[in-house]
Amino acid sequence: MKYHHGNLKEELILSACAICEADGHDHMSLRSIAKEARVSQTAPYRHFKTKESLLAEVSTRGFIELKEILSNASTSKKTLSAREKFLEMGEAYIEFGLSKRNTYDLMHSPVIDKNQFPELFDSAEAAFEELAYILAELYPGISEKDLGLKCIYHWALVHGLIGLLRNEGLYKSKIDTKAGNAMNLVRSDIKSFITSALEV
Amino acid sequence: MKYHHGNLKEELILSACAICEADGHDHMSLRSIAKEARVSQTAPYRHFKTKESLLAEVSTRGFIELKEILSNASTSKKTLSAREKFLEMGEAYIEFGLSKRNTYDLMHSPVIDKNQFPELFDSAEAAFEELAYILAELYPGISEKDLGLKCIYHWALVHGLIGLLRNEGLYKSKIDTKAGNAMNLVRSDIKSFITSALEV
DNA sequence: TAATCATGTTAACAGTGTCAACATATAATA
DNA sequence: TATTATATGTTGACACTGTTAACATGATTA
Repeated sequence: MKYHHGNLKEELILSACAICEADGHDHMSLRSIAKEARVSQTAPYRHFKTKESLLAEVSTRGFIELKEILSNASTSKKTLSAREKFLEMGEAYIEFGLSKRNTYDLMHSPVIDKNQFPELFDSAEAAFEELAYILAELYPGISEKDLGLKCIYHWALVHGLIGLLRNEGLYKSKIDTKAGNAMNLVRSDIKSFITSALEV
Repeated sequence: MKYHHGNLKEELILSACAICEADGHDHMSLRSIAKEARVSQTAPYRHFKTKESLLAEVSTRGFIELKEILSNASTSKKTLSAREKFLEMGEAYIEFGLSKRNTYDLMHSPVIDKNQFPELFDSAEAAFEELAYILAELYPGISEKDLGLKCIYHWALVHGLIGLLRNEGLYKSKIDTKAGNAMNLVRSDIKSFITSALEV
């Protein structure tokens, strides 16, 4: 058993990512991931100044993964029209938010002061720009101002929709029963839901 | 100094509401609010089974307040058209999400299992229904199914917009500079932003 | 070889949610 | 009214948390 681990930082991050996604970031303790790496309780402090900075790293990786997912969704199938690419991207975004639920939470959680972690800031921005690229393609010649407005509009819509779909149980009974289970309708055909936003 | 407090439960709740809004729900400790009420550390356990159940109460009150705000926005001025009432309501919702920031967070936080607290469930649903009422008035004769879809659409939009506006700093630089500070544009005229969603 | 520095450990502090056992005030009952 | 039950408090303790200080070890460099 050697004294130095060799790859501790990366192992801690991966462990943190796994626990955050499995149990939620508020159930992740530094001590537990230290134990998981068979290392003393304070060893993580040689690599992360605070718990928050480790969470920032986890969050950053989440945004990097999200950016890649969005990028792939709009570039993998080259025969698609701009409109179809946009829909693929929206669907991919929502799929990410629903499947990587707890990580998505962390990424939007106020526990991390994003201005304090430039990498996190940049990774989030990079993901946001993927949307801008496809919208610019979809609306050729659009002004910068209108592009910005459209970005916000569509981003808000999918981001908000994830929040609602995740809290499905919360809004299910009255409204949803009355409305013929509208939430399930949306979920089963996300593209047509997003499509309606294009008419704006 | 009497042994029994007399109004401890209510005082704990109010204290919890204040701390949750001031510092965020993850910085609220049972012990600190007990101390604030000049009562022993375990006294809250005579009124709340767990910390989570106290947070559920705080969240419930948030939804009740939100419902009242939405209700007032659409009924206080009787001369308004349905469309104008809808816009008032949207603006009021966003105002709530931005000013009661931390409480709004708690209300949408996954730390509370909403299915476990029926009051919370009901209060959230009641707020949601305010939106349904005004949309039903705005689109007379609309089918239940389409009403449900419209509810989800508009709710998702404002909910998502709050998330983006709150993380303003996060998306500001690149996109927002390029786009002539689109985020500020939206913020300064929320009604016209929401209005565009009515065209759908 | 000697010194420096990154990376690990141990011990300790103050804080947390929660439980069990005990104390007292109020309400219900005989 | 006297007594008992119940609601509501307290004390003490447990296991856990993030974090710091002081120390140990191994690798890198002068």
